[in-house]
Amino acid sequence: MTKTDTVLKTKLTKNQALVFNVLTSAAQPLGAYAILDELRSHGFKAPLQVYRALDQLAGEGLVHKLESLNAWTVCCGKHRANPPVFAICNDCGNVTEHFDEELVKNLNTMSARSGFMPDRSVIEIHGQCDDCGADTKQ
Amino acid sequence: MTKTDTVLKTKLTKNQALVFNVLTSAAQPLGAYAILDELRSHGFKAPLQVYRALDQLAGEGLVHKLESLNAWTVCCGKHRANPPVFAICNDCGNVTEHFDEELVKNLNTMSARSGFMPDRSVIEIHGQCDDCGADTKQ
DNA sequence: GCCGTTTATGTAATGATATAACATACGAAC
DNA sequence: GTTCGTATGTTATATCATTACATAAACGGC
Repeated sequence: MTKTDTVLKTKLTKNQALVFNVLTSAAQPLGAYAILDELRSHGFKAPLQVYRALDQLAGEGLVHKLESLNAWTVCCGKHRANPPVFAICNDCGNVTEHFDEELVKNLNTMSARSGFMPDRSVIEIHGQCDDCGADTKQ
Repeated sequence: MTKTDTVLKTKLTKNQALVFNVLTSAAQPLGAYAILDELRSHGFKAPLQVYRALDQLAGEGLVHKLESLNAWTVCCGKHRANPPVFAICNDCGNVTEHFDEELVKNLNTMSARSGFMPDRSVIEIHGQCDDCGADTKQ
């Protein structure tokens, strides 16, 4: 039994598991309606079925919403309570998730300067990934 | 003649100026359709009139889109080429724009580690602003 | 000036994303 | 097995954004 199986069997409802599996199988982030289409064969008929599962999964930290793409992706599982940083390639659309402790410190320091108490951070960097950069250099 | 007037008269078209003025007068970020409603009295009838102006203004760096709110706000004008950081209060909805050189450095360092070339950064921190924090402490 | 090109604007239709409201089913606690 | 909370189903609608095409205004070359 894999770690994912354990998570699925012990914590997720049927719809949550279906949505989570679609996202896990996807090469890139998916929109809610793309997920819906994937799951029509499993009986999904309405966007709300997807949105409910996504909201719950996101609440548990298993998936993230990419706000600047209106799309959703599984969490890499490596950043614990720290805010994720996403690098989004303009060319190939690949998205990678990162985490940097220094960055978090900076955000906190900056917030403290104005008395702001951070709760949720959205950090999404658009640019060109290594692979696509190499392609254009040839 | 104020600096804003100069900008408006020398660079902006009629619709761009109307949209820019609405955003400048607003206490908080506005959605495109809220801007449209404000401008119906000036003859605006379709969302595209707003979106075209917003896209052009954003291209010139005069306004920013808040991706996690689907809303738009005027640029504070203080961050030059550096990516803006937005602090968004969950309670009062106020949004403040910041800039931190250390943060930008860290983002660049982090990007470089994976060979990623940053182009546009979306950094939006949700939390509680100083005023609202003070309110709940009383 | 006049003409052609570019840029800005107008308008209708549609696409894409997300939520409200209410009905039904299912499972655990007692 | 009844009650109650949670999950799910379903319809309708709200909200955000773009496509496609038509019209008009601005600007430069001649």
